[in-house]
This record gives sequence, C-alpha cells and structure tokens, in this order.
Amino acid sequence: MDDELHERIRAVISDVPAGTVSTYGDIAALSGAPSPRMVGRVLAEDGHDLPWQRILRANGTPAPHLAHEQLARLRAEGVLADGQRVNLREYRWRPEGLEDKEPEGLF
DNA sequence: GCCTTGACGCGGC
DNA sequence: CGCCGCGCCAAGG
Repeated sequence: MDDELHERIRAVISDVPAGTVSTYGDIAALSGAPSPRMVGRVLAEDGHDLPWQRILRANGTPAPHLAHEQLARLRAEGVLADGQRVNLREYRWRPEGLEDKEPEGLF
C-alpha cells in the first residue's frame, strides 16, 4: 500500500476537531483514498494514536465492535448520540479550505 | 493468481 | 426499521 496515501489519510483524520465528527467517506474523499474501506483499514492497523472516535459511518452510527467505547469518548467531548446514532447534520465537521482538496460540492 | 476478509457506501424492496 | 445485493480495494492465505 502507498505510504504517501496512508499518511495523508492519517493527517486528515487528525485534523478533525474535538467536538465534531466525520465519516469514512468524507475522509476518503478529502485524503484522496480510492475507497472508504482504506480509511477503515488504516484506522484498524495504525489508528491507535488518532482521534478515531470521531470517524463514523455514513449514517452516523459508529463501528459495531467499538460502538460503546466510541460513543463514550464522543460523549466526553460533547458529541451526544441518539442511541447508537449521532446526528451528522449537527456534528459533522466542515473542513476549512476544501476548495483545494475536494473535487467539488460534496455537501 | 484466485479467494476471502473487512472500523464502508448506496440504492432497492 | 431490516435484509440483500453490488461496488469498492488492499492484505493475507
């Protein structure tokens, strides 16, 4: 796998501010990953030192096996979940300068 | 080089 | 809500 891309994915994730969340799809788009799966792969292998709790699935639900821990961490930084689901429209992170990273309107 | 596995996504029913 | 299928792509067997 391309180390360059690997680092870019990590960089984008670490840019997500506390109190906000993002999705695998967004991270993939912003980092240039070919597929959202790559984001999950990077987190699974090399995400221990990243704010992984801020990355949710497209529908606002967290990763199944870590759901409990993830939601607890988010709650601790002010992100409240409605059961298993976080309201993305309220907490989703909006990148600062997305003109230079993003192809076009993704929102 | 084929097959299986995932921290995934999306449209259909 | 839930279940299903299909697309996606790198890693490991």
